[in-house]
Amino acid sequence: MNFVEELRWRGLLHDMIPGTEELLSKEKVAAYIGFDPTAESLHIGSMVQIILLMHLQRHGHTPIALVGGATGMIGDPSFKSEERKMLSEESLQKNVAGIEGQLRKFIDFDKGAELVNNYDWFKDFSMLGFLREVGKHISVNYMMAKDSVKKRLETGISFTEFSYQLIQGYDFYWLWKNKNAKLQLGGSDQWGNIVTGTELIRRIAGGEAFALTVPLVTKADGSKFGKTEQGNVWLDAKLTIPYQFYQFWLNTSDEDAEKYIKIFTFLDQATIEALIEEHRVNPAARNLQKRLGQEITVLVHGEEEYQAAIAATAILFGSGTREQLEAMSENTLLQVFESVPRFSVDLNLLKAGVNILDLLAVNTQVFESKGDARKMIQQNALSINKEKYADAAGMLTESALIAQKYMLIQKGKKNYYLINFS
RNA sequence: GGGGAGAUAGCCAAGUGGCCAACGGCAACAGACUGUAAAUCUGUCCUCUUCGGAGUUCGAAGGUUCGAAUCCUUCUCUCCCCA
Repeated sequence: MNFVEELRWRGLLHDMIPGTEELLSKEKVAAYIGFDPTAESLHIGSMVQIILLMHLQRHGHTPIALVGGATGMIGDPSFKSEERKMLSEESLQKNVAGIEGQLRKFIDFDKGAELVNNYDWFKDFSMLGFLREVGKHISVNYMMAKDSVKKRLETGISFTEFSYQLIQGYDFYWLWKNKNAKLQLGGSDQWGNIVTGTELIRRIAGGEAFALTVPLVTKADGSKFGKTEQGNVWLDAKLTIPYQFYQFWLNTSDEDAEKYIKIFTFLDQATIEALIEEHRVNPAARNLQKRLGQEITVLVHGEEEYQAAIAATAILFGSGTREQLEAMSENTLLQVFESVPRFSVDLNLLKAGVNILDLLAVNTQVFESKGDARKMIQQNALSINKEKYADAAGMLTESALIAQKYMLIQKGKKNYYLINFS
């Protein structure tokens, strides 16, 4: 099975320039994807792009990962309804460094693969030079006709953002010329920018280049993929702890799980089909979600963190009781809850007896305010140490402690917090 | 340049002097049911609260009034028609 066939059955193929498949089947190709340094870490939306490069490498082609140190200074207007805020150069540098570090975890840059930053070839490119060498080849009419900027032509777009596709187009030209990159990959929203690049390559050098895009990952219920109540799901363990990361995948709907297991894992077709079949017979077991969570958590955070995440899951969502919590050693307890958000509170506060509302809304931020806490408690949404707690006027003392120093707070069914008294 | 319509909470949207912290819908959060799912039902949903209330809202600033989302003045912005 070749690269394109692989993408096709996995549902990772959206569009290609004619000839792309032939090119990939007859030679080993260097192909690139750009990553925007909009944050210090990539999130699971970018995971699709990373996996694409990994597939590419597995099929013997050469991946080039580009971090947009230059393009990040401009801001991609594609399908955005508003002008973007410019990032400071300082945070941009931090973001570039963060993203480069993450990419190294997934792609083996020793085997001919490259990690580049377009700032390197733009930093000494003069404005006049750019206008004469690049701008002259592409007409404004051509640039305005793109779907990706159409909306913005009505509501307003700065010259800076409008020039974005030209900058990205030049990246492609530069990599084509200097790194022999004949193909650019990207999300379907990048089609317009990529094609500006192939056009530029043809007009400047009479060369031929290709494009391949992957579909946007969607959810069956129409809401945005990759978001939870807590916000984005990041690849950085400090921003989204592995337990929450695993939980995100475990919570995917049946319909989405069938789609995601093909996109986000490297399991072969027979294995995946068997898993889907099994899941359809017994959806309640959620083996599909569990396997999906396992594969991608191991890929992103490693086996150890995955084990910790399922251990925590088993305790938190299994038939855990206060007795079981009490029976755990402090070490086990800490390991299990390593990945649960935690707060530290002075033990003396508890010794003196503390009001439940104060503890959860003032001394810690489990709830936003005392009013919020009271309402939640009245709605029966609070558990302490796996036991429902319904008294909004209640006082807590040392008797509520586990292992003499911990208290496990549960807001609703899924939100856990550990308070550490010392 | 002339004429008209409009701006209400995260979004859509009702409200034209007191009964308005503002109908309804969506989204969100919680409860029940379940599989940590979907669908359904129930509750919450400006902020704080000792749950009695208190404070700040209806594009902005002034004004009228005992009382203004609602009336008047000026300003800002959006849309439509004509030129």
